[in-house]
Amino acid sequence: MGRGKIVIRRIDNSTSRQVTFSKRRNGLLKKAKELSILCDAEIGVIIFSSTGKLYDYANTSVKSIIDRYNKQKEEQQQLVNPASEVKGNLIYHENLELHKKVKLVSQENSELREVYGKQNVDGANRASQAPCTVGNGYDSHAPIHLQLSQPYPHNIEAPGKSMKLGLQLQ
Amino acid sequence: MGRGKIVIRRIDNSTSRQVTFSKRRNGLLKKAKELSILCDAEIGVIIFSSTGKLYDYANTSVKSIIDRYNKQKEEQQQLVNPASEVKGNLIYHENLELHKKVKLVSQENSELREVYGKQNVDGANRASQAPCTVGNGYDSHAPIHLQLSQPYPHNIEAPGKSMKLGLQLQ
DNA sequence: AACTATTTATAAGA
DNA sequence: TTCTTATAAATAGTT
Repeated sequence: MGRGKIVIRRIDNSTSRQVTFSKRRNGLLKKAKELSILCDAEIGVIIFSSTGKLYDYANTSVKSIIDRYNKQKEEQQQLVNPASEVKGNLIYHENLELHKKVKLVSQENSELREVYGKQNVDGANRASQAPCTVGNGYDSHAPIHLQLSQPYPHNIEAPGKSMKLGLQLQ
Repeated sequence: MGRGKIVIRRIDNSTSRQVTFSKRRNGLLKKAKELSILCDAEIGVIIFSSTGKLYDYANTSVKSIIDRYNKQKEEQQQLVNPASEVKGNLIYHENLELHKKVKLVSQENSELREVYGKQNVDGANRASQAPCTVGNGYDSHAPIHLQLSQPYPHNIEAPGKSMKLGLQLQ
């Protein structure tokens, strides 16, 4: 839509790519807004420019639509993988509730290694550097391990998955 | 862009709202695709129709763009809240690493209450219904508590925040 | 689902 | 960058 027709391929010229990005980004966000109003839809748009800058739009909030998206996907996943052997069982239902919270989780140890260099953060090599304590017994060189108050029923679901659990600082 | 000009407000007629939704949704997704190709951008679009149906587009993947969005937001958050009193301290840096993982977490107990009704999931009222065990000692009526192998240095950061920690099923 | 009269978006130029 | 405008593209109302 312009003085000439264009083909949809990456614009080589950096300047005109930037100009086109600015124009079309505005156009896309306007269209998203119109659609959400006209048709009473919840819409989110996330854009990262080629330089890494973030632009977004959501008629509600990006957080809200991401949460709704994840919820929807989890429900779809349940339909695809219904674990039919134990379907209808209370334990199965509870497992679904628990597995709604399953997410990839972070790696304290590897991040600690980045902060402290190559030292062994499993605690074996802590003498090589004075441990940092902050008066309540916390040792910044030792990883924090978690202990469950009871075993998790892993024999029902596939092992190797991680789960996200609440943990309040006190 | 059509036989007549329209004003951008919710379309009352359900049928024509649905028709417009279908047309404009296709238009929006096409525009998103074109923009991502022309300008080498990473783009994600999430749409929920008024009936709750999900439509999405991403040139990479929706998961990937959500992860990138969250990462970007976390970095912005750190810039806004630099905890300047202890800046430069090793422990401060470690806290940043840990707090990158801080997220709102889920409430096992309230969800368990939904599954099992109003019974006390703290374990006090477990006799009112036979607990479900699955052969390894897991009691589905009792919440799972977590115990840290060492105290968390909460005196540095604000209490009341929750943190997400890795937990592998074994 | 198609069809088109119009409106809207935008490519190129200033 | 912002504005202009010729033209391409999207789409509102119709069939």
